[in-house]
Amino acid sequence: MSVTARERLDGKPARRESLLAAADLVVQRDGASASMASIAAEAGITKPILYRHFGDKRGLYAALAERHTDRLLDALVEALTAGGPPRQRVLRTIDVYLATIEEQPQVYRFLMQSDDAAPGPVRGFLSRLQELLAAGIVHELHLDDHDVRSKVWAAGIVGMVQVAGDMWLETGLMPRAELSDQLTSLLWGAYGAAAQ
Amino acid sequence: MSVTARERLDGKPARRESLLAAADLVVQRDGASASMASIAAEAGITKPILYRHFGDKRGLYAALAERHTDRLLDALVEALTAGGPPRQRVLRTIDVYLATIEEQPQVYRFLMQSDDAAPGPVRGFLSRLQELLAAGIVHELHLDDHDVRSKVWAAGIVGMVQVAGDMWLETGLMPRAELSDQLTSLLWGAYGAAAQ
DNA sequence: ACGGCAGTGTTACCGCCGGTAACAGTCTTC
DNA sequence: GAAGACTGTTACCGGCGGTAACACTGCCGT
Repeated sequence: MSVTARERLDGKPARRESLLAAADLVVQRDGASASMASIAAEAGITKPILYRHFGDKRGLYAALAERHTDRLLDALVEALTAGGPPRQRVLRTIDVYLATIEEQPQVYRFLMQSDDAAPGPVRGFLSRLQELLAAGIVHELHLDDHDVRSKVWAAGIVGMVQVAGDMWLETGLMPRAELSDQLTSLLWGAYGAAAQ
Repeated sequence: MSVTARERLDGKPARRESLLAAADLVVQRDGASASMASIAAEAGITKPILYRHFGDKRGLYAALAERHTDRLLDALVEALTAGGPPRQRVLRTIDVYLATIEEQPQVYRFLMQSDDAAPGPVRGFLSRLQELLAAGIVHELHLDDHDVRSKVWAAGIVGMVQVAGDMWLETGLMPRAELSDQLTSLLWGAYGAAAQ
């Protein structure tokens, strides 16, 4: 059992990384509908090798998504847990998110699209973000672990920022800083206050 | 020019309706990955007829989505514009949305998935909902037509309810009425208040 | 009565995709 | 030097979206 199924499936890490790099390139060029053959060609190999490394297309896309997801989640956690009053921390975190999707919109769209492409251990970006945020809220507000509010709030906040970010990417209505501010205000009840 | 391209593309309305009904059936059975051939088989015809009526797969899916979207948007507008204080109207609207996705989760998933499948005149469900809500906000709060807040708020609110609804559908954490209430509270600043 | 002709339907095909079987070279190991 | 693991290839499969080309049917003007 020294050679696990996982090791056999993954192959040497360096190789795997180079394949993922090629896949990344093609996905950013052709969008999320990039074909396995084109990815293999970009990597200078042929399809069966790709399949030996990642099992199937979902496996490859999941591995690809995991890299970016990890990076983005790390950045968000850092922004959220750094110092300052709550509202400032939330504002900063939203801004980090928006800055990321602004810099790499293709990557971001790919993450969203392949969100439900991984039914197994590696779940989608949104789900992971929700869980992380829910745990953070429980910790920060000293809620009970089973308080449903943490999950509702996490989902609501994630959705709010995500869809607003989508709209912003497409329309470019305003500077990023302003959107961050608006969203933070909205979360702090700006709509309710305006509507009474 | 008496026979427009649109009329030729659509064919007789009754026929079109029966095809859409068959497509609806198959999509609800096989999910959004239903093939054109299986839809044609369900309708008792063959593929080329389907293509003559809807152009391509995106056209068919867009037509299918439009029906459900229209119905749901009507229900939401009605809930939002009926009487009562603002917070009660928002609560009621969120509840109508959640009730709909609870009753027909497959339809709802289909709408979300095929949201960006229609680049032309018929846009996605989320976009239409955002626009509708933005217009409603402008009207209700007497904002300027170009006040960006209406769009940010609309996108944020739509995203908040959508993603939270997603999470709720998958986990079934709580009764619908409670989720509606929690989301309304969140929109009225519950998180900000709890975090100070 | 009959030749066009529009509409409705079919069969049979194309190219592309995800995925795989089967085979070929190479490098280590006993 | 043979056995076997590893790395790579070619050539295929079934299914998909989409289309060309052909058949049938009923109507219409002459």
